[in-house]
Amino acid sequence: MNQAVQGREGVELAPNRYREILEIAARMICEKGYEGASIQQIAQACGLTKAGLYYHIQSKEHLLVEIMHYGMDLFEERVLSQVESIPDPLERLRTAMAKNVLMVTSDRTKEITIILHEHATLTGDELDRINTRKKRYVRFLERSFSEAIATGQIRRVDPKVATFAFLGAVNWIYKWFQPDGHISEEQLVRGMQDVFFGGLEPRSSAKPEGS
Amino acid sequence: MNQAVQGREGVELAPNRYREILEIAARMICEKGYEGASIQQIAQACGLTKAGLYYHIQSKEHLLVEIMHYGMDLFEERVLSQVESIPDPLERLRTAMAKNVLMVTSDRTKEITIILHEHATLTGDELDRINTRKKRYVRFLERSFSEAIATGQIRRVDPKVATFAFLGAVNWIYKWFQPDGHISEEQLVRGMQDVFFGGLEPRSSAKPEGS
DNA sequence: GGTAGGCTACCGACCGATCGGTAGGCCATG
DNA sequence: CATGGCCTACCGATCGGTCGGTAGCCTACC
Repeated sequence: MNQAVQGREGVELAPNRYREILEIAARMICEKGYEGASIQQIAQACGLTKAGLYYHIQSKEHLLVEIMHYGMDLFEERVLSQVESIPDPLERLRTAMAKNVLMVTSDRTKEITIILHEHATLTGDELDRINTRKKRYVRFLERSFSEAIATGQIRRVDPKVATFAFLGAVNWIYKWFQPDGHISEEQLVRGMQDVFFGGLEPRSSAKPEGS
Repeated sequence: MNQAVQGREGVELAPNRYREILEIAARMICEKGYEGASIQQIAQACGLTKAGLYYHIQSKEHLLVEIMHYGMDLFEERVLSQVESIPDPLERLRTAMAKNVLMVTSDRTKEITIILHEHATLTGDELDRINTRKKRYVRFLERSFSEAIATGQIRRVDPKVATFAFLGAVNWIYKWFQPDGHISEEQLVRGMQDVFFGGLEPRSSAKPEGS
């Protein structure tokens, strides 16, 4: 059960196999939900029997845990760490939104969809651990909103509510977005930034928004 | 199997029993998810055996269908029909947001949470039917945004993106809101309206920042 | 260089429990 | 005595998980 991945850094094949299993399992769980996807089906999709799959994983629950942490790894690598150091708070928020949107729309990251959808599936310590990682991002957004208010770049709004409005607008995308639909990824990124940060009230100072 | 509810409008007792079952089943499915809540557990929560429950329902899937349609009934009654006739498009949207938020936060409406969470559980015709009802609301919002743009009350934004940002900000609430948490329902309603419709950019018309 | 030992990656068979669903009977009320 | 509302008892299928066993490969030792 995943001892190979604990090995030295020279080893490459075994961890790849494990990651491949995580990827396939993520696809299944993403399609059918955690409870809806059976170990049987996941094993079959991996080209294994149930017993063969259990050589690699501890339990179904732990499989979900690993998928979620892998998803959080990806998110922190591609979003959080990319924007944390941006000095300007508003630009930081706008960039975070762009990268966050792409994380949800890009169909390569099923793990993100699982994290978003299965928010109440885990329990106890494992749930706490995932939530702790999520909260890091939430607090990052809250701090950035507070900063942007302090610099006068945005209006005085409740940073907590603004954060959850931001997260809702962006994360909800997984529920309705279709990669081959009427709205493209780029269009969505620009549109979301425009609606959220551009505001809805008409500008008194005429500023041509059209492009 | 639910013949009673098909009866004439005069009958009252049987439909009440049926609605009670829907309510209890909704609570269970809301807590454990559709796949996670078994017919056994739902029956027990109703004070029935499994066979006893099956006297009232057709199947587990049809039970979910009925819960969702009941939820849509509630939503259309308490939100859509309440705001549709508001002449001013911006006020219409603000009121829709307020009522929509309360629909999600009010813990009485587990059916709404189920509709939001189990967006991909149903398949085929039943999914289509639910989605058709959902789309009525989506199109209502789109039209209202378009109208508000036409009247010049809000900036020229993409009505589709604005609609999904609205829906995301509001519907995402079910994932994080705690009725006894730091944020009250009223605070959330005002905060969301403020962030979404008040905009984030500072007003050029000098408005004192401190308060 | 043959072979013994050990290790990785896997399988078939099986476990008890539970799944959604049903057949047929029982009992109270009208 | 008929029906509504519910029960006991059961169905086949599947659930998550484990068992002993083994094919193939690598390494060590004689």
